[in-house]
Amino acid sequence: MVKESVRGSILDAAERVVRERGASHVTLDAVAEAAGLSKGGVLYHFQTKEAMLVALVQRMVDTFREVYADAQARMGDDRARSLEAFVEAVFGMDESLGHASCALLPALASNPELLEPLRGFYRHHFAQLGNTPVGWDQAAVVTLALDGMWLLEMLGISPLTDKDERRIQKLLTRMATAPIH
Amino acid sequence: MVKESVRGSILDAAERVVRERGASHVTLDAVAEAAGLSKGGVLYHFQTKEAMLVALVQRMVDTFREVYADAQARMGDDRARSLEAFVEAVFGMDESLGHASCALLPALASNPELLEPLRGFYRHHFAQLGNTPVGWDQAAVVTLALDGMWLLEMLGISPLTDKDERRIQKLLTRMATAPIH
DNA sequence: TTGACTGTACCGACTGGACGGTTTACCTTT
DNA sequence: AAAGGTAAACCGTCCAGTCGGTACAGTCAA
Repeated sequence: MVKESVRGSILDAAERVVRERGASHVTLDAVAEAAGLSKGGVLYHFQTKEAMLVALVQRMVDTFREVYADAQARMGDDRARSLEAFVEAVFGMDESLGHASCALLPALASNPELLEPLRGFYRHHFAQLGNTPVGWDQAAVVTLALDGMWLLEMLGISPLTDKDERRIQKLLTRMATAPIH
Repeated sequence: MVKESVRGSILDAAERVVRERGASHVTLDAVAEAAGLSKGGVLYHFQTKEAMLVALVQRMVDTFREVYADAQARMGDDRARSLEAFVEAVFGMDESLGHASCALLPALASNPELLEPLRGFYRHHFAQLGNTPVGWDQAAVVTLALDGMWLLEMLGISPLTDKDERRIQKLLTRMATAPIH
């Protein structure tokens, strides 16, 4: 049936384990059980545990890239509005990002090098911040605020309510659109 | 002689291990070796490994609280300038915070509940954001941007140079002082 | 002052369990 | 029957925590 989504469903299971039991419980056995497989089954699809974690991080980055690209398309692919699109993308992912991003935790715990795809993304993103109509500094602050929100949520230490987030989104969108002066 | 700084030096050693070898290498043996003790010696001062990690997180939070309090004092303990003090405190810790904050990583890896002291800090901080002269939204954005910067650095995925950070500090200080409009 | 006793600090061998990875055997489909 | 996929037993390693022991400083009664 859904044939080659076995890998995907294993990754889903891994995310579930992180969320429900913490990064340190992401063992092959636990993931296998959550995926309705045996450890052997999981290792058939990913040669090593590390390969699984790599795929998890990569999928997260890819997913966000897609959402971001969609948002940019909705803005008419106007380069000047790409920061605006970035804001919309982050808030758009919200839950799914919050869920997906826990992918980082086991990777971080076992080997920080696995975050390389993410590092690449940020390098690229920050390098383009000068092309916005709001100046590099302001664009950087907008980006960092989004990251802060996202990371606090990921670490489970965010005290923000949904209403708080909506207020913040409004201000960030404004800051992504025009210089504040 | 140096009395009760043995515990402190063990925590220092733990931080060194995180920075130099990664969160997953923070084992009792590794910490003991870095501290010039045996595992038994470490466990004499901290009954369990978890207790050690708790102390590590607690010390980080306490240290930041102090730096923050100092900055506030320099602003004449003016409540209206506490956000400004917050900005200064974060940039002031910079390296030492960057170092200290890696305390979070092993805690996060082994048991997210250990981040409770940090959660408490944020709850309190965000609850006071209304008292600034710049409005809750703007104060929240400033705080989140600082968090973003700090967390990206902690995770080792920050692409920011020192010069970048100084530019950002300037803007954040401005945003912490007066409404942007 | 000396010997018995106590508390503090630390060491290092050991244990028991968890976990990553291997191997092998067992199904299904085709 | 061959290939794709899954299960389960097993192995070796790593690691937190235990435990018996050592060294040494202080206390105090005889």
